[in-house]
Amino acid sequence: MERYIGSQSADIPEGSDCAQALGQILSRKKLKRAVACRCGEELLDLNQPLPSECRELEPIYADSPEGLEILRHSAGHIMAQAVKRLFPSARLGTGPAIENGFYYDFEVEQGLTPEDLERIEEEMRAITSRDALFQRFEVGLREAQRIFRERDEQYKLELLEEMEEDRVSLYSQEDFLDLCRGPHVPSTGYVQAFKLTSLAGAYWRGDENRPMLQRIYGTAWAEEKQLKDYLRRLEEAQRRDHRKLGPQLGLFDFFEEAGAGMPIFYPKGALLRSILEDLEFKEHLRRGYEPVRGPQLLRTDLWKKSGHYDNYGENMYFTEIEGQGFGLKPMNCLAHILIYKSDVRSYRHLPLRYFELGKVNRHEKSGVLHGLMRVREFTQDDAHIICRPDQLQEEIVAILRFVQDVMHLFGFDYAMELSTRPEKSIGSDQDWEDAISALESALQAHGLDYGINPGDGAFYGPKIDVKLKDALDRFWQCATIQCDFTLPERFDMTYVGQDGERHRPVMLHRVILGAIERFLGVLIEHYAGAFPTWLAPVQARVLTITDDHAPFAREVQEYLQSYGIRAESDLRNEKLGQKIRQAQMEKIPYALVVGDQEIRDRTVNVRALGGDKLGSLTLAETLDMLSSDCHEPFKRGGITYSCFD
RNA sequence: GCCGGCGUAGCUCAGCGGCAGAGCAACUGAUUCGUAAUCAGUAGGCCAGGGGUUCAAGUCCCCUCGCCGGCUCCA
Repeated sequence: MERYIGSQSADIPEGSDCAQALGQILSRKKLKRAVACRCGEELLDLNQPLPSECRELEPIYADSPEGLEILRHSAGHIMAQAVKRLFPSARLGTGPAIENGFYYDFEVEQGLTPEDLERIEEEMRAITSRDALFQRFEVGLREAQRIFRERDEQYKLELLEEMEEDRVSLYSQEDFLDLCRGPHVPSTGYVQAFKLTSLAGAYWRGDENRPMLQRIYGTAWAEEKQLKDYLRRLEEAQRRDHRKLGPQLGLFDFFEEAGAGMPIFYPKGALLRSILEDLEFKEHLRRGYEPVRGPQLLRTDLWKKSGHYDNYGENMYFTEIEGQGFGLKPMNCLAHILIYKSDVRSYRHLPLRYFELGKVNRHEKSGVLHGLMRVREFTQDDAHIICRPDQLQEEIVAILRFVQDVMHLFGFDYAMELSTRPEKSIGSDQDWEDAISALESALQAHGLDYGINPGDGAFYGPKIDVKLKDALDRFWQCATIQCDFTLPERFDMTYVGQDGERHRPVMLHRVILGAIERFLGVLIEHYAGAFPTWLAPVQARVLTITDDHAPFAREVQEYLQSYGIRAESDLRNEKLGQKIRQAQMEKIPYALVVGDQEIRDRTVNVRALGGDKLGSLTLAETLDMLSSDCHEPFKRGGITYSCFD
């Protein structure tokens, strides 16, 4: 029968399996790299008979995204087999492929220890070296239930109970059997480049009310080299870890005495934040925002009125002052609403854009704290835009543009997500619909791609989240734009329209960097601590060769400082090599070396971070170079900040 | 919050029932040196905190705090 493999036709007899079919066209070598094949939408095992209706098929290679997923899924099965061998009473949970690897969840009576991972990995190597076949069976649902009941696999039984198909597929290799949709690689020998990476607890089906199983994570790749590359990438990520670099570079640290999730900023870290905050302040003024300030503590009654008490109360800190309840703000909106309501507003006044670098406190569960990325006290570059419904879209578009300008400044790529109504929420269905469509049409007007995150909105309205991608392709949520029809309602916010009647405004909650703390953490990892010159807490350090050069070094330092450059001097009685090394380790953008020759010529010898030697420059030239370096990122447009203002 | 692991000098780590150690950093002195570590000396510890077992506890057990990897939740 004639069928197509890619663009080539071949006569493939009825009853051939996929491998035989592909073998008609592919070289031996290529066939060996295939792990499965695709027929239409369906992915099939290589040793599965080719369905007679299948006219076109194509091979799936191990190094393709789909091929890797299959390989990793198979690695998960091999791991499960190894665990069952070593711990026969272990029960199976689920074990899918994930980004870069796989995991499998188990219920193991005696518990697993990190040492067990080595034994399991060893057992896996034994399994892969036997190169046993992955075999597919289809059985009736009843039969499947009987099989897993016999094996006392209660979690598999639970999965089966929810299935609606009458037949399900099972896969086995050697004595191991699993409920599985497939496909799998032909045999266990296909899985060679793998490594078990970690051990963790995970709730059965992600539900914190269900039992906690033990999850083993692993990584698997088509080739050893890719595995090595991946492990190197992990090391690189570790090298950039802001929790390590922060204290090392004197930016911030956490103290057990001060409490979990409460960062303390050292002078250089506070300086770095101040630069970001200064940029934000100026940029917001330029875009028509007005600065405002609210208190940290507001009366509990107000939080009840806003709905925060009922919907967000478990994340809030409450206290009592002279018999009156107060809540520490987890968001900045309430004061902004009071400011709006302090006067009669007309349609001519809108939009009003209130901006505040607002410090908020949220009670995060202890287990989720993570360096600066997840803390209990943080500062938002927050704003509330109160506008007429007809202004909504334009305002959202302006915010998206603002986000875009800022992301370009730092060189971040980003992805957008639209989050819809969560279970715990306030407001009418109509309001939610209107809000969602406003956000959606703004995204579309801006020509942006976006994903949908169902049920992930704020309790008062839907939102657009901006997830930025750092230098290691990891995503972080920073900016968010939330559309809110319900708080204006609750607080009876109004404006007088052209018609003299009172109307209801819409409120947008939005942040650009999000939390300054988190953004700083992302920046540290993005730049690996080597900040661009405009952000670097110390931009240049003057290094002397002997004590005789100290007076000139001081002169250079003072000259640069007088023009706003953050310069310092290393006048210690140390060898130049030592001073260079230290300046490099502290990731100072420029080392300015002064010796006899430079004093004679009134120059400095410039060495950039990383080792590039820029030769001798006069003081004026040095200033020029530093200044243009500082301004470089702003040439991309959008943001007009100058660090020398 | 839950599961598992960890906490020894400022940092990186050794010690795993029997006298608390090393390297780097710090300090003092010598050295005055040209692009990633000059040499010598000195000091530094309630072994996270509390309780227990033991003749004896960084070491074994329990509780608390904090950190790490996940889960659940989020900027």
